[in-house]
Amino acid sequence: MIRVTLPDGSAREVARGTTPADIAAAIGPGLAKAAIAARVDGELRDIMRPMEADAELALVTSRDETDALELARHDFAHILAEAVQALFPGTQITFGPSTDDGFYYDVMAPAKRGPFTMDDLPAIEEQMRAIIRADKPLRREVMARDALIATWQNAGESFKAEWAAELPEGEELSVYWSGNDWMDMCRGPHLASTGKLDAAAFKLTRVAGAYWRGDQNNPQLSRIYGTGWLNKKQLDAHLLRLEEAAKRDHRRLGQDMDLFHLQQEAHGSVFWHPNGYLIWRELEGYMRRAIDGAGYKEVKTPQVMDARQWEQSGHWGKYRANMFVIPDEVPNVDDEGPVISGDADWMALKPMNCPAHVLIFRQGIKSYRDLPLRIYENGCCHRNEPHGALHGLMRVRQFTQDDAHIFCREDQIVEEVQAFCALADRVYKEFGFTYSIKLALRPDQRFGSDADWDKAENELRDAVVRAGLATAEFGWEELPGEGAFYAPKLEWHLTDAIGRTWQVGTIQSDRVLPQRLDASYVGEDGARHRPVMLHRAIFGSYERFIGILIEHYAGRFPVWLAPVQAVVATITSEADGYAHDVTAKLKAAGIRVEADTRNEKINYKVREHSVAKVPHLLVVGMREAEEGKVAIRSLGSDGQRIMTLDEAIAMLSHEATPPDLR
RNA sequence: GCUGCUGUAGCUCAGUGGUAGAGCGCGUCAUUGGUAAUGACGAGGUCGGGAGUUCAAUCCUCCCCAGCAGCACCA
Repeated sequence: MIRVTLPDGSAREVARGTTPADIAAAIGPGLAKAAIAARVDGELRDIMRPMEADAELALVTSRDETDALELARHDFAHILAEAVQALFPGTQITFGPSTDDGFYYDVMAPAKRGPFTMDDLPAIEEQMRAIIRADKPLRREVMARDALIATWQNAGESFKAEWAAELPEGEELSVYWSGNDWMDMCRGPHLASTGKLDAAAFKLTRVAGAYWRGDQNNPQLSRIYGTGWLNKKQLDAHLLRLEEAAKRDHRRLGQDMDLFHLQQEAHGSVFWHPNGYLIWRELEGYMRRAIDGAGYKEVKTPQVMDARQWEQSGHWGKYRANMFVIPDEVPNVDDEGPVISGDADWMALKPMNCPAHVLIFRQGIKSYRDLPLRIYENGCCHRNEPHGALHGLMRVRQFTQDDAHIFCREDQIVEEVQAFCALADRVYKEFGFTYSIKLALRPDQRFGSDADWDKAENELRDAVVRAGLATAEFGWEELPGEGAFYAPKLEWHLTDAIGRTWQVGTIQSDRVLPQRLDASYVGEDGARHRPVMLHRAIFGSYERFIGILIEHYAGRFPVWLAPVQAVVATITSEADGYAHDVTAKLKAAGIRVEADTRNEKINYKVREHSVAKVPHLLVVGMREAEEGKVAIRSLGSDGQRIMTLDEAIAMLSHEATPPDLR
């Protein structure tokens, strides 16, 4: 007999080999029906898996949504693989986990067939539904490793065989049978049968290439993605959320609102239109005030530097493939012969600002009294990114960072990092973001000694602990292997208005570059010392941050950032004169305002400026003209407010004031 | 860079082996209207680029470029 303790503290003596399903049935028929899995000593298990020892048991039902979704998605993934193999014999399976909103499975299509495409998805979905309707039992079986490898080899499943062969020798591995005709190697757990899934609660969404084991050098598989839920209602709600997110897409809004465009002649670089650049200018002004107030000095450094400079910094060796290089010579102007000789010295567009800032630091002799020296630049950088990586404003080839480097003594690091935490906190809150902070630790390939890495990681950790931000509430987490090659990184991950996260801000504590570029200062003792260099950014890049803001606000910018803050719209042409007076007065008060005196009905104007997301529409007809008033209709509300022109100016001026100046 | 898909008017898209169409937008005219689309008329495209097949290519084939979805990458 074994002793099973239930969550309410009660205990039962049952025979060894009893399943959680048996216990659920013993408790009551309702629970027996509702239970889909079990937590045995905290571990999620199959409901049909016999219990072998004393344990704490909690039965899992669909009301335990996190567990239930995880189980359902994992099962959907298996059923997807089974369906693909049923429809396309010769397909090899590899593996398929659950994801945040569903599942995927990586498969290798039969050689003669070629990769799967979207056109294959409807048939696969139908086959999956058939498997669910068949209510096939999902049965766990333990196999010896060698027997399993042989099974995979006999079945022509070379990927599975490779995987199994790398698991520890002699280990017993679990497989799951779907009915008696399909099997996959899996740690589990699974639902008791395929019929426990809702056949209407999933949808295959796309198919794409993915490398076997995530390695570019390996064969590329077909990854079939699906979204999976507990019922159709949840699925529909999810699909609706996707639609809503698509409506916020910064690429679509950027076009609709005439903010910027991209075109193939300069792919990966942004053409900012007047409306978009107004947002940029506001952000630039905001950031300048912030860094001026925090004791930074702004600089501007060269766009092109000699390749030798990049060799010395280490970037030439490691990142040359992503740098734009330029021959330092006059192009051939003869009609014959190549434009470039090929034996000129190389220069490169700067991919980052750090070395240039070190060169500024190195001018003259620095004393410990000069530290911390905080050098800021709106630094325009170019990186030749892999073409498949480019994405709207989010990943571009030319971008401008709000980049600064703080040169300081070792004993100033924690204080500087803490001050940066405070600055970043203020900025993100003023834009309405919440955030979490993560610490990215040393990567496998890195410069610098382990002792320096220990120090650097501890300093960053310390600073966040002292700032009181290293708590679960702030999403504190350490990410092994994610740091840069020269320094660990603190990363700020913003959460936007619809719950998505974006990594933007960072601060990195670097002892490598000051050494490679020979930066030093004279200490109190009269000797030369190496400063530590803190690399830091809050927006990350203006391009990407504006892209995030567009999606965060869904294009409805707060007034201070809105390209057009107000439109004065006339009802009849008789009010044109008054409308121009109002517009002039608002302009004089610093409001970005336009007059709309076109020969259109007011309905048309209201609709057009609402669609354009103008925060305030000032409607004027003869009534307003005679009384010296305006009727204000604000974006997002249906009603109008009648007020005097002076009141309107006061209100708009207040709203148009950046948050740091209020 | 890899896999798949896509590229037709300013935008969103339809369409065909015999050199093209809609809606919105744009222009002109009429209309002067009170809070999410007034009506009529009109202009606008060598169908991403190049080569090939064909009597004939926007449509078929090949190459290139860009975009999209993922993967890989992201100092």
